[in-house]
Amino acid sequence: MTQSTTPDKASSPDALPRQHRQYTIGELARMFEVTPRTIRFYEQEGLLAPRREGQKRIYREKDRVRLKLTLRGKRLGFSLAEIREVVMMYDAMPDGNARQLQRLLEILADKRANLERQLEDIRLMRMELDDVDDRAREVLRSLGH
Amino acid sequence: MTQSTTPDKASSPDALPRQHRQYTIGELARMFEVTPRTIRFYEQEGLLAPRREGQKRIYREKDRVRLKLTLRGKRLGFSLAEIREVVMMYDAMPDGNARQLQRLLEILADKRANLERQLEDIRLMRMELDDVDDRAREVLRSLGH
DNA sequence: CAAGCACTTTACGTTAACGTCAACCTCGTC
DNA sequence: GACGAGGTTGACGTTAACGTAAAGTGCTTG
Repeated sequence: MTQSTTPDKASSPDALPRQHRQYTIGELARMFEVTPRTIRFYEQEGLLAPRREGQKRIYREKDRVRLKLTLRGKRLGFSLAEIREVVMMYDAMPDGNARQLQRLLEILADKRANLERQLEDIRLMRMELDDVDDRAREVLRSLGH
Repeated sequence: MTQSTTPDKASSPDALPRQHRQYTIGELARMFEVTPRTIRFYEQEGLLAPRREGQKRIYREKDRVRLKLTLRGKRLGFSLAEIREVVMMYDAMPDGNARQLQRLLEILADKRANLERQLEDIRLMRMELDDVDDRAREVLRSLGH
């Protein structure tokens, strides 16, 4: 989590219909402000599976969405393994057996519990930030001006 | 983030007045379900500064609160360095000069922006979990109950 | 007093998530 | 045909956040 207050460089990841576009690794990298290395790494970890055109990787809508979800998961502190767990099961769903699906439901419940906890954490953290903020301003004011 | 749906073992970190208690490293560790090693590591990283009684570390209320805040920060994906940044500046506040305080305010704003972003991420993530959940149940049903 | 338990320091090991080369293709173009 | 801008595969390096094992200290308890 080294993201500073960066507003939004590069051609923002979500824009218009976007239809059936294809992307090179560099394009995707700029869109999401990550390095190509990162994207290749995610592929190696089983989170992406772009098609090839000769040697080059060709990314399509599906891949872009996956990358987006992956990065969102990361911002929420999920590990790549956890993210893959959901993403892969999601793909395996259509022909999944009952046990697999039950397992998926469990995982989902777990993630959701996690999110709820984070919401509470955010609430508390906010209050503390407010508190510190108040004190800091107070001291500043008492410092003349 | 390997926390499962663990309800709350050990003597929960927050209970009553708690007044002026002191804690050993082991007690604190059980309270928050971390290892003593973790607590020592946080100290080494400048996040805690317990007093000593001979060789042993003695933790007081202040330390317990700090540990609590630290772990909360971690659950939100902050690095120990980021957490220290705020915690230490908070302590240096009373006699802080204007520049330091301004810097602190900036950092706070940054963290807050981060939290807001996470709120949005959680919202989106929730929707997606709901979606996957729905589909899974659908498939399950179509599998002959 | 030996045993056990909780604590201590020191130091090396481990895992995740990339960064950083090096060495190589493959275009379009000057 | 040299060249620069992208792309590719290794393979090794790095950082954060601990884990783990070794070896020692100090109390209290049978």
